[in-house]
Amino acid sequence: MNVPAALKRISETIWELPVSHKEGMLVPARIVASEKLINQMDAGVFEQVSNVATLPGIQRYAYCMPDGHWGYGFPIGGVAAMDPGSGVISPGGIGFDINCGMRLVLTNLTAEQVQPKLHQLIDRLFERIPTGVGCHGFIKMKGDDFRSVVQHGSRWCLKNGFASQEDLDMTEEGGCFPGADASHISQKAVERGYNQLGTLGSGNHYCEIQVVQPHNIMDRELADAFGLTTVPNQVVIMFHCGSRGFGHQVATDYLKLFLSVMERKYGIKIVDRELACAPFHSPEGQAYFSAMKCAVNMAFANRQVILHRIREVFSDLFHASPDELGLRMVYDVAHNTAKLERHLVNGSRKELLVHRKGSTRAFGPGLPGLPECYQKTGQPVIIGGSMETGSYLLAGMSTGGDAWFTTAHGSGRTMSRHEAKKSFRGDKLQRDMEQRGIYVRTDSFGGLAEEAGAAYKNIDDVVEATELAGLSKRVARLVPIGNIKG
DNA sequence: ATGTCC
Repeated sequence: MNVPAALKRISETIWELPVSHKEGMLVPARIVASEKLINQMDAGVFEQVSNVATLPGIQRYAYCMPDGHWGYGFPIGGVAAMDPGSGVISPGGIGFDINCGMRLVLTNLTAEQVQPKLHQLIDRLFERIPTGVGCHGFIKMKGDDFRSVVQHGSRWCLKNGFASQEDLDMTEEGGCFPGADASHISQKAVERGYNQLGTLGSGNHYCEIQVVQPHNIMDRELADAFGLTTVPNQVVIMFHCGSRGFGHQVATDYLKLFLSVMERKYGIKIVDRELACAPFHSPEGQAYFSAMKCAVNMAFANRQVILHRIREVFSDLFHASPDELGLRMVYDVAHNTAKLERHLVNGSRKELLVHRKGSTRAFGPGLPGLPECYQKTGQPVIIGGSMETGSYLLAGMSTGGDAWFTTAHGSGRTMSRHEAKKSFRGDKLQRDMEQRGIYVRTDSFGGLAEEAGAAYKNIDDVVEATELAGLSKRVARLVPIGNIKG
């Protein structure tokens, strides 16, 4: 297999590359995976997670989650916490799609009630939620309005009739990272972003109608607490999208800036230029941190406006108000961010800059920052599988501290987009899926082929590995019946 | 992921 000889098995699901594995490693690199998943792991993951372990200020371990695969600089699935005093911030540790994330919404409808209207429902969602590369939203705004959006995130939505206070409460950080200053974003970023609010985008972004089947509930108590057991075969809505062209431009702008100052001004040498970074406390590092927060807030607002449209569609089709239909949020999680959080390091509580790139915060019970209703359960963690094979709702565990209370974010690709496109045909996939009870609408058949279930790891294996590693507990498996994708 | 190359 591709597994390096230096890889040591620490436990059933923890593997480690020691600091002796590569020159310059400051901490060991750890990979969360079962034996099956470690053997399937993209060889680039071992290389990249070891590279991350060389970054200034990194604490304890460089991590990669079981859904990991090769990415820009850091692996997708990467986790790295830096000492904010001596460490760096790296856009490659956050990703181009800043605050790409997942939102899960309840209904009180049963699959039996939705099934007769499923085609209509998916068609209307496809009509009302713009999808595809370069798609534009329906909210007309000027650059200054957009600057307010990126500074206030979901709070802008609350003020403008697209959100309820409960929606904000059920969003990580209340739907707004404080300290987002629009003076740190370029005009070009504003121009790319201002007409993209309320849009799904392309790639692996989608909105899915799913069913909670009784035999797929793994933890009844947590499923009750998360609202998944209101009716049998309850229908829920899961969607996945981020900060669109805006976040991409923010990442591009600052990667370029960091490459120009990193070595010349700060004397930082890195093993891969894709790990471009700046000292966290430098003017450049702080400017990027603030601009990144703008993109985080844009993505929260984007998902909030999409939720508003989803409520309109359901309300029209089922002739009842969103409240009557029980269209309430379970939670909204970010999986491409860097955040200042307090964690235990060698017995004392310390503030750290936690990079999560294709990995999800998974706070265990009682951790500060969770809404009151999830204090006892731990944080709901939304894991999007492939559109064919299903998704999961998990809960953060109290044993997740070693990985800074972080878990996986999805299935993880086993096949590159290019490879998948060569192996599958989108139109045939659409027909096959419909025969299996999943009605899918798409902007692009090529894009659909890239998202074929066979191009991804087995989601059951991924979530089982996170549970065995003590990071996140399975609550329920969610089965798709309809999907719109970009 | 992305006005899939300024």
